[in-house]
Amino acid sequence: MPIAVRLPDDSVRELPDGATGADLALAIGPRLLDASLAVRVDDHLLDLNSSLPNGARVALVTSKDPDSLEIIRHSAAHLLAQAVKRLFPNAKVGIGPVIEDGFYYDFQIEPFFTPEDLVSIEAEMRKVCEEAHSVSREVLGRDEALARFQAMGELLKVELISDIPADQQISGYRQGDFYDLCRGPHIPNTSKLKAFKLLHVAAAYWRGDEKNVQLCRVYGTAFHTQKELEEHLKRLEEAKARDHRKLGKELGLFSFHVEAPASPFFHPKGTVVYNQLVDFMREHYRREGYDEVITPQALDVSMWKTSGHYEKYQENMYFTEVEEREYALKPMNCPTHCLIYGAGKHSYRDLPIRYADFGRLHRYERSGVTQGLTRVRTFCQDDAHIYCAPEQMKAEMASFFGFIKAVYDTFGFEEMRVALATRPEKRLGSDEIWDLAENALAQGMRDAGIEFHVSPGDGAFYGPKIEFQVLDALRRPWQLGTLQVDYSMPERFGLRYTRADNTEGTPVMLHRAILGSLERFMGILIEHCAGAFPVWLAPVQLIVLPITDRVQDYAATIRDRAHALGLRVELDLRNEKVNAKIRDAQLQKIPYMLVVGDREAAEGTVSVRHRQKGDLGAQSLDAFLAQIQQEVQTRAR
RNA sequence: GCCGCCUUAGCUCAGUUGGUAGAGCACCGCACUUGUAAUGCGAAGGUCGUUGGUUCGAUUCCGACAGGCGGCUCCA
Repeated sequence: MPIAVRLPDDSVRELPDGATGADLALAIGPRLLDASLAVRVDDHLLDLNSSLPNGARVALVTSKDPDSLEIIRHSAAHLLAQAVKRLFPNAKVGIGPVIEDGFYYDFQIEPFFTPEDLVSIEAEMRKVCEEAHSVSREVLGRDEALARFQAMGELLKVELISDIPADQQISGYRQGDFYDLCRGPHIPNTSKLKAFKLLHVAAAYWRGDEKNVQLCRVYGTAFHTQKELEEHLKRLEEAKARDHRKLGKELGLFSFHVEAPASPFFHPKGTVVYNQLVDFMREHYRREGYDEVITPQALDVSMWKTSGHYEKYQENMYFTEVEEREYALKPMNCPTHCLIYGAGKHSYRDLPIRYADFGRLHRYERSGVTQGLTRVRTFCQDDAHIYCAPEQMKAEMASFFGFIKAVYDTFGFEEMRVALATRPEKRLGSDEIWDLAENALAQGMRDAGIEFHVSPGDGAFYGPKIEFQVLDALRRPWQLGTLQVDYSMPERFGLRYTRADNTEGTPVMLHRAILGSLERFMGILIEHCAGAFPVWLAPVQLIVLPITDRVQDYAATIRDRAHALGLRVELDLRNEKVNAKIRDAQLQKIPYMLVVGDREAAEGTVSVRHRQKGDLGAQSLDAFLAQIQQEVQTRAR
């Protein structure tokens, strides 16, 4: 009985019973067979050698298919494991999944692999490819699978098998001397892998639990062609060149010191950027109806007990004792805002009340987790708390969505990903309250037409969060903003407002930030723009480069006029050639260089050079100043 | 916190059978007066992260600690 399958172009093809994807490919043409990596049957990806069910919709998966990259990466992970087992027979295999941009495989081995080991493992991988092993799948019974991996001594795999749900099929893959537990699908032959590279080795806890043993994780990546692989490696280099820690040093923005680990010291230039960001947010706050407040740094632990931080957040807090009284440095501003709210009596007419705070926060982060500006122990959020009546929440959320979009647009973060982070294990408040809060956020997003995914268990201890993620210039995702609903803290602080009918109500509290932390945002922004800040943020916006001593006075006049307009301007009077001055200004990523010599001094002009556009020719000083001022005022990108 | 790696001049880095160190750039001085990404010459600059140990002798070998990097876990 022949079978019939439907191809993507809607044509129907008859094949003998039991025909596989490979048979189909061959029937269409030998070149297609050669190009095929797997087969898609009714939305499921299967091995090329799987037999096709009658009546199915079938598509051959070649390198053009977006899912094919995942298949070759997964197969590359198996290839890695095979090479490791050959060179290090004692190594036990863990898991080897595909991740963004590549794959990894975990091995239980002592000592861990060295970078030199990686070189020999990669060489062995190439050998396995050349040996052109066919890759075959077999379905295993549960007991059979357990016995087989037990016999192989692969106890981690045994543990995994035990946890596979009873209704799920268990399968194994063989390629030459290597056998692995795997769902698949895989490429049909190891010779199909052409472009891969092992990148680095690191430790990882077995099954992600820090109570478990640490395995040696080998990271690698694979592509269809060597060219794509090389492009990817180039992107990694590019990312390295943009590293904010490197640029921060080169551009004189900030430094770190052993005296205060994981705590940035902002130098004058970094402070300019930092303060510009604060000013920018303040400007928005005035328009959006926020009031700024200033609150203390060290507060009695009794307040942290009221807020719940003492109970749920203690391990991240700094404590100090003075006159037998215990204080904690604030890790968050919210409780202090509750004290301000509670200092007066509020009518429904006063709500919403929006308190913004650029207060310094301290959070004790475990020593291995800090990183540059993106994870520090002291930082400042563009933090605000909105106290409103329950019926005002929807409007507050809607206006916040508009606010956050406007801010991200300014920086060129045009793509936003949104997640709803739901109740964590460590939390305050009843399940009813959490239901209410989670539903409020979800509904608010639906009303605003915002698409989101759910991130279970990632909420704050006092309430669920909406997390706003942006993609930077290299399309790397970063979490920046957040919006959180909190029914607990107003209750714990006994906050009230008087309703129109003269009854007392408890306000809802919204915690929200847009940039996240200024430190972290600055790090991300540096990498986003590769250190070339937009003019409004640039620590030095223009530099005057006199060619000879004869025009020093003219150059100084230009500097003074720019200065009088509030521009951040420098004058390079060093005894250097103009080429050297330009080079240094370029390296400092100063947006505008004004080259002036005898000609410009005589005509009252400036020769403008832009850091990206190059030499723009001579123009009148007035025209140039008007243009740069315009750029600053509009916060042009 | 855990695993691995790293720490030499302001910066970027050299430095092997263990004998107290070198380059480029920057800084300082002198000359040059310069037209869109590095002018030349000279001088100066280091208890080799800290601290124990081994050794006649440690930047080098071993340990502890600190800081950093790559990850894991956690997270703004």
